[in-house]
Amino acid sequence: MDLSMLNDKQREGVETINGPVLILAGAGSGKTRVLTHRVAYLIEQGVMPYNIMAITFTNKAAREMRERIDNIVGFGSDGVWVATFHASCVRILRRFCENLGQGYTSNFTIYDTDDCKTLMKEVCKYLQIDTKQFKERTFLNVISDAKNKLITPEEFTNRAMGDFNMSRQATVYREYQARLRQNNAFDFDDLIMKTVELLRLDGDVRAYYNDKFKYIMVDEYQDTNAAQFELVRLLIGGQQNLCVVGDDDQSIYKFRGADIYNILNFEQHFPSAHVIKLEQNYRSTGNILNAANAVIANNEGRKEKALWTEAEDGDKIQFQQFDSAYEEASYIASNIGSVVRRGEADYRDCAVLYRTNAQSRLIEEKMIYEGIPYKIVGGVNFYSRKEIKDVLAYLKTVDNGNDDIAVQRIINIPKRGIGATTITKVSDYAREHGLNFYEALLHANDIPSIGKAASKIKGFTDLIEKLKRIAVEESVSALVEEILDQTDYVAELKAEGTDEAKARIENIDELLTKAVAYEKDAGDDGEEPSLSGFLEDVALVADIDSYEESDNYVVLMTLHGAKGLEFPYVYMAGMEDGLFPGQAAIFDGGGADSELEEERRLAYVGITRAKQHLTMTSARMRMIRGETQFHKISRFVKEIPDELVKGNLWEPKPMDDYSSTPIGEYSVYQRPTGKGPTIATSYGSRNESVRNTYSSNVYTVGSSTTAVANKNGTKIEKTTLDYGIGDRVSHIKFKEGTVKDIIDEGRDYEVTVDFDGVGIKKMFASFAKLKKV
DNA sequence: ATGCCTCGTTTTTTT
DNA sequence: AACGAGGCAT
Repeated sequence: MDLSMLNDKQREGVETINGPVLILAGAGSGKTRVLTHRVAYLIEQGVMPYNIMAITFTNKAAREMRERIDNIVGFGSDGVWVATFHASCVRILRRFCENLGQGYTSNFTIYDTDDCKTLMKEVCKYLQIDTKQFKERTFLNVISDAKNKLITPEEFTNRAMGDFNMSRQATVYREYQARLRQNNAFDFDDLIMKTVELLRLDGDVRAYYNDKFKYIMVDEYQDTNAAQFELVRLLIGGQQNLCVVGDDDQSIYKFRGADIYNILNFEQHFPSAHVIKLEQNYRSTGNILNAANAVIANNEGRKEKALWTEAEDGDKIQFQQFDSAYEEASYIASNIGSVVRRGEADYRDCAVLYRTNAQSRLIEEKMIYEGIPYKIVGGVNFYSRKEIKDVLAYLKTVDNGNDDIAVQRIINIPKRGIGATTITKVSDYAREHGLNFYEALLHANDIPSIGKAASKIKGFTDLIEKLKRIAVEESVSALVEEILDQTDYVAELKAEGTDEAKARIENIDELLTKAVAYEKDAGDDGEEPSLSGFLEDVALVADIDSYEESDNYVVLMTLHGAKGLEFPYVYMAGMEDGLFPGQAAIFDGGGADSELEEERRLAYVGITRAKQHLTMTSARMRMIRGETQFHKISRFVKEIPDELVKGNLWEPKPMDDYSSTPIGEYSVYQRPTGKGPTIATSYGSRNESVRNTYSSNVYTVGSSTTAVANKNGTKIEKTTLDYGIGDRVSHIKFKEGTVKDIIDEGRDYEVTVDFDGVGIKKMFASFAKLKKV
């Protein structure tokens, strides 16, 4: 096999196939390349493809890895087990979960976060826990944490001895787990924990997989948690042909239980481990790489390494601070527009990265305004939308009648006149008679005092029974269509006629498309498509999985979402102390393994996504959760050496000098109470007058005004526009034109302008900055 | 049982 | 700002 395109270290990673190997792969150092070549090399060395396992973090990564292996090997890579942790566990559990001896059957359901919350609500109600005092979310976090550390309800109970609070949590954990089992359901964390339990419990199953997986590779190892570590340890068995690849500087999932010590202490776990460092970066220009190195150097808890590149310095990092998040978004959109217009790049070459999903809104608005094709990755997961969950709940009910959560979700969708009272009666009956909820529904006639609700329930169960018959004979997509038909779901939405209803119909169509695609894919893989299979696919998708780099659009996503990707042009928006790093991280302080260090790693991930051009932006003022906040430039920007940056970082920053009160070391500025001063100043090159009247919450730039509701919710008077219909105005981008119409939108004016040689444009006065000429 | 309205809350990030 | 939960009226 030709390994000449690899550097020495990469080749070492490929050729060191026996025993434990830790590859510390810096950003852009070609780790995927090493992994894929390693698989190909193993096959070439005579290892059977089905003896090889590669575990990735996302489905997208798995898909890519398989494709790339295919490209190198040509054929035969089908047998290689490439999957995410969760998908691997599902596969194992589908086959062997009955061996757990806990009543699970192979058609189990996977609960997403919403389902878990619903279940937890029931648990709290049953245990008479006041959810105002003790939040469901808190319990779920505690349980998730325990599961990630492989702490069972029993052990949790033991550890809680004497501690009142922990004892309560233990009770909740026990009840929650019991109900999951009754519902034949696993939550995300269970998938890992129960697989570990299975492998520990059943020596035959363990031996089977030990024999099967002679070589295991784990990608993104820095993001594994204790349970995942144990899973890998059990799977590899005594042979220890384990190769893990990761970068401690890119560990950004601590909040999800990732244990950075898995990678930091790998050599303790496997004393014979062979450690290989990949430090040559092939992705970014010198300036970008040096910026990344400078930022991450501020972290204490890390393995020292020095990324280097043979690439040219390239452009400096562009930094720009704006008065408001609106201007920031405008700049990014118009900058991308001009880069593409100049022919320097395609839309697909650009990515806008931000800390929080909420930031995508404004940027999206400006993308639309500039006519730039874009796609938002992340945010509300497709499969957690109401309409999708409704349809899926029908499917789950048909597939696994034990799933009480699913049954209860749809029992009154569409409205069948079955309310809370009836549901409670049925639940009680089910509990008393040791039935699950659906079985109790089938006995509705025997339930006392249920009255005329019984006939309504019969209507529902008849429908489900009918659907079950259809499920046996027909395909998944046909079943979905039947459900939609029988429930008038789409018909009702059509009748609504709102934009929202239209979007919901589109989502349902999308679900149908996915069902058809599933049937086709399963067929291609030589598997029998099944309802359980479809539901499993659906439960384990991440939003990033839908991202397709071949389509020509700008991507908008969180910094977390961007891990593992690269773009010629990267825009990091919202570089502000208080947003990135977030307030919690700032208050947490610093030091090894602090939240601040995790945020810094996130910054490192963001910077190292950029191949040629990196632009960072920040806003002095931004609305967060309905509140106006004033932020300083992010410390992460300031950690980049001056000589690597160009922009307005060191120009006067009048907004920072306002008579505002810093809270301790914290950088969000609190507005002074009472009458604040009105400050007029000019800055930068634009020489616009900026007035900021704190007392009235009105922020003014030039002639236009964005009125912000004050604390009492009353609207604030807008400044009047200095132009009217028929006036000639000028616009920064479209030059001169004539005002055709002005509509008072309440908060703002929508102005229609016929621009000379451009045509009619509608725009909001506060954004357009029209000047009378 | 259903629908409307007010109140309160908000993990930043997601397999 | 936006959404959900819970209360209250129909």
